[in-house]
Amino acid sequence: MQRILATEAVELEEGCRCKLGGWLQETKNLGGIAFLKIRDRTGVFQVVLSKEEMEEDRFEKAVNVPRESVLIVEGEKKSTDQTDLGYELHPISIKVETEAEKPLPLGVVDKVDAEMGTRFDNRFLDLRKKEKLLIFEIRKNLLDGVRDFFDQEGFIEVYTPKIVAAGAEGGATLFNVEYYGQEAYLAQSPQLYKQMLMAAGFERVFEIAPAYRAEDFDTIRHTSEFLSLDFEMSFVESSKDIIDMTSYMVKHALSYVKNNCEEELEELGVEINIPDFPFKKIPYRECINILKDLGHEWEEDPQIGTEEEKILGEYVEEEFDTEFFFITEFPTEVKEGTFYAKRKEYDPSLTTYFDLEYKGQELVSGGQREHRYDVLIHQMEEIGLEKEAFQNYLEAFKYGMPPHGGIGLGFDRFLQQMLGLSNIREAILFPRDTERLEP
RNA sequence: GCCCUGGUAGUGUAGUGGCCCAUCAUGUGGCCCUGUCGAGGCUGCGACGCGGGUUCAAAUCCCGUCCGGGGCGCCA
Repeated sequence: MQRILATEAVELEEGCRCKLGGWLQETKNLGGIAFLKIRDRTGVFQVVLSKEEMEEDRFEKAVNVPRESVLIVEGEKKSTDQTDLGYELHPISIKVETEAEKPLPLGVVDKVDAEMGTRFDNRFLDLRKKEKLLIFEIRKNLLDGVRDFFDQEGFIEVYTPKIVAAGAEGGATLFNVEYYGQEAYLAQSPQLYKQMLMAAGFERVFEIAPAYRAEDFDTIRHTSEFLSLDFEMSFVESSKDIIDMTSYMVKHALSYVKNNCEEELEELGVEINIPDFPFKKIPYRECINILKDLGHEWEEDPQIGTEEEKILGEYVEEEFDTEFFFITEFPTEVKEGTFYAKRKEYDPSLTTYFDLEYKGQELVSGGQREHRYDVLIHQMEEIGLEKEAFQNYLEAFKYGMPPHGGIGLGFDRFLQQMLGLSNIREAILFPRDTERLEP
């Protein structure tokens, strides 16, 4: 007989014989009668053990199986209004597939919470909790929503190397890799490759792949390995084209999740607000002025840091009733390391670069790239970058490069903000940070 | 890298120099209980991160170290 899921058994007729399997969540032993609560991916079903219906030694054996053991139960389905799923199983056979050791390093349905360290040390057990599964079901849908959007817009999905010879952005630290005796790094961004694909004439590409940053981050919004969502598009007239595309993408992805995950969102108690198009845009220098008007003070030069982001996020939410806004026209000096950023024609002290803020936190960074070879070289020289390290990349600008631009979005952070998760690690199965390399 | 905070049974905690061979809950073992779903009742088990130091006396104070959590820088 084929094993079916807890929710599938709901559809079966009364008295029907069926086979279900799962993890023994808990046993309620009342003496003459006992109940096994068994959990699978879809829900928790109940098996009734009664001394009236079975021999004492079988009863004792079943009742003494440790929590979280895997059981396969064959039995008759009987309707009852005393369980959530509306039925229970009267067993004909109970097979203990694997017995769980005692004690559990982490209780799956314990009445006491565990700390994050304990939970992530025993992540496979932690993930047995229903709400954890929900997060990753929603994550899957968010990915689907993004891909659905890019499909409609004629983007092709690409995958660029994660073992690379040079870094993309100044500042971010690289992980070293020994590559057949050569010095190599884990990619911190697909940036340079996306641009080369613009030179290749692909015109619209997107990539969803891990990125690695060896920074000494220890915050609730950083991990050393994260999923980066990037797109790049050619023949843009200005950064507005990229801002619009980003806005549509975010809006589409959120709507997709909202429409496809109603139950999951409700179980998690999350409501997704779909932003109106166009998103609010505030130039960087205006942000500074707004902060000043709000009475914010800086010890040194005015800049937008974590605290400022939060204040601006609250301000925009109150004034314009939206969780999203772009900070546009990043000053050239702020984007100093981003040598490939295109500057405003009318004011070279400003770039075409922008950030998208979601609930007071940076989600996206992007802009129009400088596509003219000589200007790009000039901008590299300004910050003292060695051209030699980027020779391969620079070649792509010599033989016909269209005007182009794109963005990078922190996918895990997107999910974190969307669901209001307290820590980005909750949005990742096995997060990597400055201390954690296992599991 | 800097700052703050913490490390006590499997898990989560109480305990600020002697009332502590350490509290409570959860878990776990045993017994009782025929409709539980935070079941209930009785009873047992189980811990001071590591290394130094101060003191008559250290879970408690000091130093070092390792490991968590949070903030900042930075960033997605």
